[in-house]
Amino acid sequence: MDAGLNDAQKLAVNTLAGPMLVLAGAGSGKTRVVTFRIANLIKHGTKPSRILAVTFTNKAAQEMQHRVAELISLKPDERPEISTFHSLCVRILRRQAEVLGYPAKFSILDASDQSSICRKVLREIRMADSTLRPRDLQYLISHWKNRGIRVAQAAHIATTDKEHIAAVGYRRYQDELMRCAAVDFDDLLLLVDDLFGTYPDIRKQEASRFDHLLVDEYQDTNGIQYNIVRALAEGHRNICVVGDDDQSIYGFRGSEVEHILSFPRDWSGATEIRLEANYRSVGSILELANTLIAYNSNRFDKILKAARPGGKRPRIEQFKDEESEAEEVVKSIRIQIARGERNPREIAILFRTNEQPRVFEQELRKHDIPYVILGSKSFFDRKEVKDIVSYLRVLSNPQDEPSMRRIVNAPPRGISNASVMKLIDVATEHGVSLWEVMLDDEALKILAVPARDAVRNFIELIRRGIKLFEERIDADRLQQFITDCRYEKEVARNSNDDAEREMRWSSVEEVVNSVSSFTEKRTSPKLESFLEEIALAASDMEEDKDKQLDKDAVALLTLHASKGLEYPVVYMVGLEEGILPHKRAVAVEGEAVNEERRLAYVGVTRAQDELTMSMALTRRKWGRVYEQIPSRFLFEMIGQADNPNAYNPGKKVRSGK
DNA sequence: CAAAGCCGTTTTTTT
DNA sequence: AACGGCTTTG
Repeated sequence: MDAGLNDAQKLAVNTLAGPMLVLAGAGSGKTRVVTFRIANLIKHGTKPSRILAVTFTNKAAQEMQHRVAELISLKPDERPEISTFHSLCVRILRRQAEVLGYPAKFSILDASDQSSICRKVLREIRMADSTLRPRDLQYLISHWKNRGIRVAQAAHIATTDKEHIAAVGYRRYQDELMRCAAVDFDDLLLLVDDLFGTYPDIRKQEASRFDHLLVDEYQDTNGIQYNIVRALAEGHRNICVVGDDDQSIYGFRGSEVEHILSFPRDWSGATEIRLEANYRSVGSILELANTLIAYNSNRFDKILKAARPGGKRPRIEQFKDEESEAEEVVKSIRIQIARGERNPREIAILFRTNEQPRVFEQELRKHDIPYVILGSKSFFDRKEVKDIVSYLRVLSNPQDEPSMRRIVNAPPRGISNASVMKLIDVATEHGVSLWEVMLDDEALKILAVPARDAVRNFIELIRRGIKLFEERIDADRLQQFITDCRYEKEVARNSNDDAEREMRWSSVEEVVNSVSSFTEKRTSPKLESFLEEIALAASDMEEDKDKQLDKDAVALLTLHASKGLEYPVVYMVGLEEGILPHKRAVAVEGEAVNEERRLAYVGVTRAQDELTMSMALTRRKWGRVYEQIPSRFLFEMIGQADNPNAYNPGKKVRSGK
């Protein structure tokens, strides 16, 4: 089972009982170790279904599923449970919905729904001269939730005026969610934490489903996830966490490196294993990475050793503006492809923010180089897609007000925004949903007669839809419903010409396609599970994304999205102060900049053979030109910056033992 | 009630 | 520069 593994890896794969911390450096074969370990557990008699492996992304979960299945043959009904924190929690919530007193059908809100609720909340509690913006409120609520701060505690914690108003807003926000029978992303975890805290039997019941727990990317756990992990594992103590403190890059959503750093204290007698051999990058690239990360102090002191010493020296390039940066990078890519040295799929362009890929995209398109933008949710950002999904969400849960508002008059059917607002006011006042007010003939009297009739017709439309999807969802039914809605009118209304109309209509067709691929996967395709999949795995729904990857294309992705991936040739672009490190991180200094450094580290360690880092001396933003200076990380990497840790590595650095 | 036009905001990263 | 919300106009 452990053929081809090094000693540290063998130990990680073969020590099967008790708590274990695997500190897996970048490119150390972590995924292999994890999958071998799962396979090994099964081989030694653990029933697959008694193993729970938790990952952070759906992609990672799928990959793990796949690779375990390659290692060991499994009966279809006897598979280890490998899922993300969020789908794990949704499953727990569905099982325990009764206890929670939650409606069986709740909507999972996305970020834009959240911001529209925040906007509404702020309008209602608008205080004189408050500078709190909807986005601030949304951010603060999420910030609190990620740190386990509930409504009641928020008021105590608040210190500034803004925070006090936000605490009031938080309460109203939760009321709104209740009224809409909805939860947001953070709630999924928070509710499970509540559930375990309030009902110890349920915690035991859920924990007893498994004998082994594995957590991947443990450095990214936030406080709530940490609680959940503990709650599930404290009985059997067979907990294996795998991670790299140097790759902790999700501080903004509450992840704390502390969790992985304190694992040996949290779980006494934990086996600690370090995987420091790097099989991914050549020595020259790894040297840069090691030099860079040594500037961080709060970390396990480990140094990656290259299994492939030597290698081409990484390049650092300066360009006059972001356009020539894109031109030159693409030119260099073009040459390598033209010479047959590289296939497009071997090349990746990494960037910090989502506005950066624009120029590169244009340039790649200009030269007919195939490319994929990974991790962008653009498909679900398209208006048509959002509309159709909103219709489906309303059919599943008519209380879902954000979705209802989106589609109630798309296409125009005589229910004006003013009318909707009137109804929402009534609904809010009585603490009921918009849908319930619509159903109330008495309440409808505040509307003019034509609007009243329009609402009644709309109700009939929704009722027909609910009936249609009651039993299952499939492409035919969706098509039928779209026709019933006369959605083609909406598409036509938003299009200036035939070409645009066809473009927009093809988005609608893509939703239908994704439904049909969903029905193929499931034995009983329920509308609710379809919506759940969309909410939790938005990016996976794009079947064509995998297809495009197969299609052999240059990958464009953010540094965050690049974690866990590797490419022979990597271009890291926009290495400028203000971008990487991002200016908002620089503004607060300290740990925020350290996190940016880890982000740069993640980028560098994605490269297998060749790495090019580039920057632009000027950059245009909102139509204005700004001077840029090279990122401090560039200076650090090439040894042109003072490194307090380099001279005295033992001082603040924790040794793992 | 619907369409057109104006104003103000936005951009850090994501499940 | 681009989008969404709000106001005005038809």
